[in-house]
Amino acid sequence: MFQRVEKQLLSLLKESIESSCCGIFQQPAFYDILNSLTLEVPKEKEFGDFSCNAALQLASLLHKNPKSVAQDIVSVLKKLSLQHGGDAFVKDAEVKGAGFINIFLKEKVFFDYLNLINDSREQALKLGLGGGARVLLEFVSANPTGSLSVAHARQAAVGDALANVLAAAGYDVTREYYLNDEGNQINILGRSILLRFKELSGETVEFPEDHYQGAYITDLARELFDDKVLRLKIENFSAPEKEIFFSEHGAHRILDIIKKELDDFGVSFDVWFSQKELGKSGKIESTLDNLKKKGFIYEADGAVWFKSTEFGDDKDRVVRKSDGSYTYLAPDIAYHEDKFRRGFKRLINLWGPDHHGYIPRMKAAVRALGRDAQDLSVIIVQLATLFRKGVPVPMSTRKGQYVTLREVLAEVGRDASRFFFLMRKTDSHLDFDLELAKKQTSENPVYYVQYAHARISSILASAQDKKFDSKEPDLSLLKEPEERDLMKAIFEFSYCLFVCAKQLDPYGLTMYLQYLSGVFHRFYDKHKCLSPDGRLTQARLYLISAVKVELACGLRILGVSSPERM
RNA sequence: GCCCCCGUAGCCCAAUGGAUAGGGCACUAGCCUCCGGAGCUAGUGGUGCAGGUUCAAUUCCUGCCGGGGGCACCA
Repeated sequence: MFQRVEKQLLSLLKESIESSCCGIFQQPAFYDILNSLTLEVPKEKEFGDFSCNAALQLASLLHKNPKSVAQDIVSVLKKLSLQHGGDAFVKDAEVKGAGFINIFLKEKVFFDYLNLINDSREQALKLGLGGGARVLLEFVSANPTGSLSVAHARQAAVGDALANVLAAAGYDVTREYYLNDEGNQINILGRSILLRFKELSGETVEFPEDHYQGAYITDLARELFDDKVLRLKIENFSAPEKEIFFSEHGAHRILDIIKKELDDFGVSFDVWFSQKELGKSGKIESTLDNLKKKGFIYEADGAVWFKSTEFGDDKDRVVRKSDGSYTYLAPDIAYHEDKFRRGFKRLINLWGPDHHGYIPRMKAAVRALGRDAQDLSVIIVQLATLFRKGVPVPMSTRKGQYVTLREVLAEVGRDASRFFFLMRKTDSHLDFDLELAKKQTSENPVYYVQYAHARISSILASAQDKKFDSKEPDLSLLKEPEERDLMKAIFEFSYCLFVCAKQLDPYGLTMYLQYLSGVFHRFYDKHKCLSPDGRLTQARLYLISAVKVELACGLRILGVSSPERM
């Protein structure tokens, strides 16, 4: 709906510009401006529902001042929209400021939108942006060597919300977790558990510093130790068999823990992609062979290198170490080739900030595979710093002590934590105030938004008690400024969703929902929904139920509940 | 040393290159015979520094200053 209105307005504007700017059709710059024509939604409502800065750009080409250019365009635009009659959206257009063209929409546009939402609910809010294109969103992908940290928590919150945003924008999204279930870290995990197991058996062991120190390692060892049948079986294993057993068992058990943590957080995945399986499939070798044939692989200093400098990386990267084992890069290239082979045209990866240096070589790999660098988008999810009463919570990873997703969840709950992790741009640092997140007051944004939803639910419920007539509402009764503000805020939902999908960042929704809630609360304060005037009541209930649909939809996308009562 | 993020009011943050730089907290003064006061209204107060691009810079480019994070034949 929003898109349709915007599109029609743009073509109307183009037509107006073309017929009012004769004399410069030959200039390529003219077409550059015409083709990059955009509408913006002004911050100030006195500047209209949409505004356009074309006159400012065209002025120097025309050698005229921007205001008169804008005036010419506006007069044509008014004439054209008169010809279109009832089909036109434009109520009025005027020139303001340096030469902005401000367009005011007919109320009918808003009424149509209200009808649409009340008829088809969340369906009305979907966009056709993606056209059903298949997108693979890979996120979290933490090694199964311990509980998820706060950093993973933010990645999970962002990834899940982004997947929802893209789905609502019309993409076919697959959520995937890349599981590093073999390699050095897993071996260390296995040895860590084995050593604790030996300790329980009464052996004195030296526990290396680079091994996993957390108490959960001892817990896992104790689980095995306490199972007498299993203990006996383990004790009969050879040394290599023990190593393999403890690694596999540890990774398995910790993956269960991670899955449970994600489930409690409300985040689910469609695919758990195993690195071990990838290794077994022979795809790493075939991918490297493939790149070798293309001339992007060479040997030097006993190692095998990927010529990533060919694609703009700082230096070439090792894919196979001199000891014969692969670096992380080798399976990763194969993994991304596999993603493409599975039919995904667009790959999106959410990585932690420690991986940002890794982007150029991964992009290089994508290009070496014969794809476009744009086919892979990497989003760096910056760290969240937890604060308690204004003091940062220490997040040392030494001795395996770090703040976990589970702890945050236990302290502030799912709704507040999901919302808070999304309140800043994904690639910006985030200060997460635990005390604020726990507060059940208007200071806490998530309560502010949920309260609006609960309040509307309450009004609608008491309206049902009073049995208002259910005739088609007469929306033309909605004439108060607060009502128009609210209709416009409702109208902007799709615009917000569009921007989030385009920027691959769901954080804008947290902003928008606070804005929509604010406009609603102001309307509520000024006007009674349930008035003696039954027709007016009907129209206002219609209005706020549209707000309710959008709040619920927006919160659902963010992974936050929308309670009927609080 | 190199790379990423950030410098906006006492504090936390907004602002697809646009108009008078918005909101929240705190502070001050108001609003409950009334649909949920977990709400609303009003007031005080601001772009780190120096250049550049532009009709227009908080936004883009260069340099500097300050804060946070990261650099591997680890994953």
